[in-house]
Amino acid sequence: MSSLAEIARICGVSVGATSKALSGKSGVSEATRQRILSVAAQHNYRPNRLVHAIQSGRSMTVGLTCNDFRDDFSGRIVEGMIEVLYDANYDAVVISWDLCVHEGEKVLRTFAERRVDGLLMFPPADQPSQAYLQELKNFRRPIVVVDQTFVGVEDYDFVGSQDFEGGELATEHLIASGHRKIANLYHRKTSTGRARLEGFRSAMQKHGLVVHEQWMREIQRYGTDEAYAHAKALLSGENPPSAIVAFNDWVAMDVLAAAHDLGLSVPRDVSVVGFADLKLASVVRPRLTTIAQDPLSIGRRAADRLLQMLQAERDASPPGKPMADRVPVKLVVGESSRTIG
Amino acid sequence: MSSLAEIARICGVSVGATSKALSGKSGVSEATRQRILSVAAQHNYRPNRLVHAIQSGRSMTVGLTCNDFRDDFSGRIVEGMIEVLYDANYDAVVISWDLCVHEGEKVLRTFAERRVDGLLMFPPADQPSQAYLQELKNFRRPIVVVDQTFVGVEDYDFVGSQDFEGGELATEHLIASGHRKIANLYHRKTSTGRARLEGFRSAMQKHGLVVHEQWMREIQRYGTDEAYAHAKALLSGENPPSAIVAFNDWVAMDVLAAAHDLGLSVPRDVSVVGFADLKLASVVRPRLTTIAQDPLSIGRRAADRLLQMLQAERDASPPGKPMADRVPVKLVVGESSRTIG
DNA sequence: CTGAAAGCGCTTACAG
DNA sequence: CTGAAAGCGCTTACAG
Repeated sequence: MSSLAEIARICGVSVGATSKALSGKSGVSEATRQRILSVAAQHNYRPNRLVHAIQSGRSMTVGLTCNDFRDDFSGRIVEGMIEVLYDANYDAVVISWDLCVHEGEKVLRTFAERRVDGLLMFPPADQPSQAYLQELKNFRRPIVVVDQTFVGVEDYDFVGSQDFEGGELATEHLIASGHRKIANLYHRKTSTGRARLEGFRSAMQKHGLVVHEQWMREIQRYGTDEAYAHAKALLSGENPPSAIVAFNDWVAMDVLAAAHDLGLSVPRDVSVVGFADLKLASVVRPRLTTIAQDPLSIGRRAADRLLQMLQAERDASPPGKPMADRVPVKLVVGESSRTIG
Repeated sequence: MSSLAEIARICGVSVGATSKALSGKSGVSEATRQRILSVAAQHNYRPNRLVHAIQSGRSMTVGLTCNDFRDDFSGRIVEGMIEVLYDANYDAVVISWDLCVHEGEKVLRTFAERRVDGLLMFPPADQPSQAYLQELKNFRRPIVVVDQTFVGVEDYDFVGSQDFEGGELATEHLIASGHRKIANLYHRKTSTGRARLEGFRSAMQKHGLVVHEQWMREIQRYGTDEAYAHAKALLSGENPPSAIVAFNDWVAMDVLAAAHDLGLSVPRDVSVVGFADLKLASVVRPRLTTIAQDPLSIGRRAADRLLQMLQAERDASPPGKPMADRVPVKLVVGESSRTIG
């Protein structure tokens, strides 16, 4: 890769002049500028942005930690982020897969050493270690936590979904459809799961319905066949529920599978509501009734927020209080739920 | 962020000595080293790797262009890449979403300016522009193309799947199950789609079966409801096929949906084979019969290959010919296909 | 063992 | 208009 010095040498001028010419600054004659520009183009010159990063103290780079791209949900979030960052000339993002490498704090250290200007953080799958949280404290750059929170990051800005409201919405849809015997396959290990569960309880209480504990099934190990087993147990039990609120669309898929494998039909024998509105929700039959999240907006808002914080730093304005931004959700009625008697 | 100079000043030694102490080089007394180490730890010192990148001419960074993370397939590929890169101390990856920004060549320019050491490239969704291909030529750093190829990148190393063999495998499974009337929902806009189609034709010919053109349906606009419409037309036509080979699992899902919406049952009325073995393949009912790809291996091998090329560069060994590495696929028999009369 | 100096590739005041 | 010099944060020969 040719350097400024080479271009300067070829043109027979100083590096200073070459620098000015290429960056469009004044102080060079038009003739020299043209000569320099043409030589630079010929030699395919590309300025080294790492130098600029060192000089300005701004790497124009944002760290991004993801736990997993298991479906289109996280993908759409990242898409929204990149879009906004790109427009702000943060076109490059240093990404790292902390779940994959199981070395969260080492990853954070790497970010610090790469001098990323800020961090967009999908929480790790498990509760992070003390070392991780400590490293996070030491990071001292703007951080926006995305999608989920976890113990130890309450002091950071957050962008996610209205999980509580979504939990309510799902439940109220079923109640409004005449359901009383409503089960819940919930997940307490994530903040999203807890909020949705709260929403469920709130809606039940609001309508004077009793939450039957035998229909409340906790998914302890998400991603295993546990949800499927719970669903099967619920549906083949003595007193089966007429509807099931699922932690998310994948769990709802497990319910569909369990019903199918038991020879039951959805929504005739049981209604199901998911959460997320993944691509598969509208592709599967019956189409899922689900609480649609807006991952693109989540990603955009998270990136916007980070850029705001970076701007505030530059303006030396006092840091505002960390705020939680929860993007609205909405009910999408599919074919997996129905009105009953 | 505290600098080497600050640490040096605090310790009352030169920056040179401080540098040696922190990087574990010899030439400092043990006492001074300990003092420097402790001060650095206290002040949470992190070396600026951008400087190292400039000095060494190696940014220890790899560019990654993705078109989309629509499902777990690309996600798993990236997971495999990151894993291998991380182990080689390429722990950070500059990522860019060229589809999202619609400015492919600008993205490549950014990569050049950031001095990425190499490029892992998921091809863009559409055939790239001349400008893009030109910028790619100018890039002059190792490149590995992943998953798909496209016109203009034949000169690069490639890692993908045995798509041709997969197409054969899918078709032969159906033939072996007694099917003769086999339709194909194919996609010619991607290299993977073309190879799978070739595999289909090869298998049909090998078994002396005629390819009925009325059962050959091209998906022109992938991601729309076109595949669904094709499937519906095929299944409700005069002379419906007894089996359908789908371009991939998503298209197979569209076939399931079309069959369902027509009141048909899979596999009783029609058999379906997908391609990819996405997470959803085993979650949906009927479980998909599909050709399983190995995205984790694709990612790992692509990264391995890139690292090899970077190593070869350092060794100044002559560049080998670009090679295509196709990871084996295998048939996964689910419930969406059955043996007939 | 320790420090001063050159250099990586650039930009930006400051002289001529 | 043009060049020489300082500086960003570091490493690495080279002197003392």
